[in-house]
Amino acid sequence: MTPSQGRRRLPLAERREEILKAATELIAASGFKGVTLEAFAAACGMTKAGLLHHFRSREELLIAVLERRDTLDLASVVDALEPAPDAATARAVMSGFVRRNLAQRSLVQLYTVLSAEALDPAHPAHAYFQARLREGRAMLQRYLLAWHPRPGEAAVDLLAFLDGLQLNWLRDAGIDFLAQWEAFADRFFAA
Amino acid sequence: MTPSQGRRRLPLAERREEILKAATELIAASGFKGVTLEAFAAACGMTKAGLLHHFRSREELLIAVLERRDTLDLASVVDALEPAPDAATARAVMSGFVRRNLAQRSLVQLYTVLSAEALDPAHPAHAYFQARLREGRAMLQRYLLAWHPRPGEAAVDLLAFLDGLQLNWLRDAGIDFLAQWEAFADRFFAA
DNA sequence: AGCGCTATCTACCAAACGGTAGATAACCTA
DNA sequence: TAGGTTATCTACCGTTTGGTAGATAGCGCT
Repeated sequence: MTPSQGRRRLPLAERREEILKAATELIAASGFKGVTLEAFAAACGMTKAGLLHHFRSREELLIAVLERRDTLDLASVVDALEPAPDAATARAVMSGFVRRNLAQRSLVQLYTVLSAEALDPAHPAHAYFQARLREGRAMLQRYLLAWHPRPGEAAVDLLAFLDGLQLNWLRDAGIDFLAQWEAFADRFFAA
Repeated sequence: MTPSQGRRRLPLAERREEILKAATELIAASGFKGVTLEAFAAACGMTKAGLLHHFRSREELLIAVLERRDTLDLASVVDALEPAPDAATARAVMSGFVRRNLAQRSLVQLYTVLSAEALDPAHPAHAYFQARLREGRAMLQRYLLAWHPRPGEAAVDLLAFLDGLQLNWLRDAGIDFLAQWEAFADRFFAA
């Protein structure tokens, strides 16, 4: 166990945040199954045992990572949604969403990798993702209800395209995410 | 190691096929990282050592699974591509592709789960997927070149939508994959 | 300065992992 | 029916894994 010398002691909240940030990066790169407790710990310059003082198990760490991303990400959207939105504002909100994702590649990859991994019903985050994505679609559908002729199908369309574009962008960084999105949105929000 | 009694002996090719089929199902359900050698073996009623007689390592098994899917899947498309196709035949080929995927959920899930897992450069199938998907896009682009104003962007669009739709369909089987595809294709092939 | 709290470490464990070596038994052929 | 081939098994090894127990050291408070 490496950090024999130079013990770094941090206040609880600070260390927790550091761990979660590092864990997010690692999971994004290699999936949850692909990262060991020791790897999580080493990324913060500490040992397994040290990490387990903050999170009682590896699985509890995963859940904390997901909850953190939720609070970070969802909060910034919800407030813009309060007045029943028309097509133009709906598009603006979605574009903002896309732009923010573009700047946070590792978070996008975290969600992509993890949500694919969690297709397995035995995965610790399976239920989380099932609920999360269902809510997401319902919320989007409410957006579209006011003006789109087929809000149900349209919601699936839009989310499918975004998910797929994200996936392909992660595979090939040469793809111009923003341009592809805007072109799609031109068609989508013209209906 | 369970199967102490009732040893089942099969000819080489037959057993190989049985193993690959079972491994495909397992990887589709839990990803490659999520399945152990013993689990692969147990699914065919044999032991680790028995399986390793056919595939020298766990990683070699993964590669064999991917190659098998390629030969099974690609062969049926390539022959329809020979005469430079117009929009209508291109759409027909893609629709056939979608229909076949619909009937083979586990293969779709195999590719989805595995290609997300393989975003990690350290994954044994990383190079495979990178090459495979690049080729796929190039091939599609050749299809579109004859009639579409922006074949490059259109190819990304189409593949992103299909990937994303697959992903969402795997998450929620209630989605009508075929209907969503046809609606998208109506718009796409009208351009 | 000294005391207490607790964040962190060292050392360890049992289970699970991928893989190897050598024994055993099922099938084919003569 | 005997013998050889080889698909499969039993038994084992070294490593890695998630997690625990108890020692140690950094910080805040008086």
